[in-house]
Amino acid sequence: MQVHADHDRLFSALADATRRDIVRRALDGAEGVVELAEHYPMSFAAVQKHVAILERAGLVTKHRIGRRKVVRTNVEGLRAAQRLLDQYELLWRARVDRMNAILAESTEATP
Amino acid sequence: MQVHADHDRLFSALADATRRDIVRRALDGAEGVVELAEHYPMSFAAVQKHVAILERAGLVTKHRIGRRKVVRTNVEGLRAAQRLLDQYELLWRARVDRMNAILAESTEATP
DNA sequence: CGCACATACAACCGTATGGTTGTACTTGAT
DNA sequence: ATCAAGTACAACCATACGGTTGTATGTGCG
Repeated sequence: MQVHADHDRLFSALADATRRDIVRRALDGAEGVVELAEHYPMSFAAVQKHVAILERAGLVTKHRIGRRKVVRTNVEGLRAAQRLLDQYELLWRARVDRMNAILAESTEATP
Repeated sequence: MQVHADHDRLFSALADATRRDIVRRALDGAEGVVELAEHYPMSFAAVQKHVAILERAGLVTKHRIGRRKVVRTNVEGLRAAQRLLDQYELLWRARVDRMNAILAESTEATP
């Protein structure tokens, strides 16, 4: 149940172009919230909220540097999303394999 | 701009536990909307809406079989999400490589 | 044909979301 | 000690979202 909520937060955090761009920019881990905000046509507070959402989703972390707080992407968060998608792919492949096995059986039974 | 909207739809479709479960179930591509709906504690119409959202996101397709419409997961849709996440990973690795190169340079300059 | 089943869609409701402005708390520089 | 930069947070507003019920549409069967 809790796992689902984590995944909800993860994907809904990624479901916004501004937030995805913040994730991309924060891969360098060099900008504070003010600097980030300057890239987007919205208020500083709005960007701050986006960062907070990404933080709660485990996609970025904040680190104090001087009087700024630098935003840095947490690659492990991205990997969590990748793993979930990989699981679907694995289930799908397993099903394809099962079907192939069945098909192989039936064709070898009818020469 | 349009690409962003596609990605928005893709990830926000995945940002709901019920919808993720529908994606999982529809990997088998065997159930119609009514059968799907029976698995969840909500009305048929609600499930129908979820399926519509997944369909618009390109994550499932519907196929008429008899008087039912079978819901089937579109694995290519899942892959689109994977590719996007992979791109972030690639950017991140590129940055790590750049940093390693810089570090190697500076250490070989100070024997 | 006529009925029942599977699906589709519209109207509505409460709550979450993305945005705004305004105020308050730290921290570094002067 | 003071002031400004950087950040945090609360209150508010419009719209989107997840859910409901109710009504239509289309398809198979007797």
